[in-house]
Amino acid sequence: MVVSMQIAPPDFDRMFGALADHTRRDIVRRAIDSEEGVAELASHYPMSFAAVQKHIAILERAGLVTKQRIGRRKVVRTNLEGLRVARRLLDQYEELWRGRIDRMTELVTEAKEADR
Amino acid sequence: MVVSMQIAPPDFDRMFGALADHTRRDIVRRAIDSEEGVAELASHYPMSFAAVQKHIAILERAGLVTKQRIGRRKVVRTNLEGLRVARRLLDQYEELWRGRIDRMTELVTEAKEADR
DNA sequence: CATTGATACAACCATACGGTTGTATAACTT
DNA sequence: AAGTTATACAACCGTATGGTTGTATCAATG
Repeated sequence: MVVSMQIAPPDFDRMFGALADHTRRDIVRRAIDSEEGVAELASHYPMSFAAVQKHIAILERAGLVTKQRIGRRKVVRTNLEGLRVARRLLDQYEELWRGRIDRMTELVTEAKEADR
Repeated sequence: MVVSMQIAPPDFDRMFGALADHTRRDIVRRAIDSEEGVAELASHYPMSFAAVQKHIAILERAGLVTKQRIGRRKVVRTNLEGLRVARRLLDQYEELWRGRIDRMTELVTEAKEADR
């Protein structure tokens, strides 16, 4: 029996890699407000069932969707938390940028003050 | 001479693909508050100059960094707007999620017999 | 203008990726 | 228990990717 459950650290290579494909992004978008199984999802795309299944597996490994068995289907749902993890990294970069501006401003201010 | 300048529509495949590599993400992070040339950037990574140069070219094509010639160097700078474009897509997904919740609430509130 | 320094680019190699078809497993239906 | 439906997985194929080395361009300097 499982005693401790480790939360995997975010794998950004997998996350962004999973998002770097139009079909997979569309699956993420659809799975936000649908409760479709793998075959139903597959019906939307001009490729084989197996291909879509692989895309879903990639999204699942990236933590962007989850699958839940319901009867003989497996319903695919977008994992909001996964999306947030990816977004937060981009937020952090923008935050770093803001910090850079602040530091530049600070330098200018210090220079001005030192100049009096 | 160029008369009209088209802004390229965001290529999310390229954007997320570019972000799906640890070295490239690190270059983006560094280039936020450094003014390093290609060779200087390359010195931080355990790979050849040419390899880093290719990474930077990929980031540039994805719109995530820009290069500016300064003397004999080319200074690499992170393109904030590129980061924002990527982030906005993730924001949109989260927005869709919010809409889903709203719609669910609406259904419950209006006590409709909808089945989908 | 020849040399040095910084960047670019081409050719090549191994592995990963996106697609295919075919076969196997799991769960309902009769 | 047999048949049907939904999903999973393996093997294969062509192309893209991430790395290498080598050569070419371009700008500053003696």
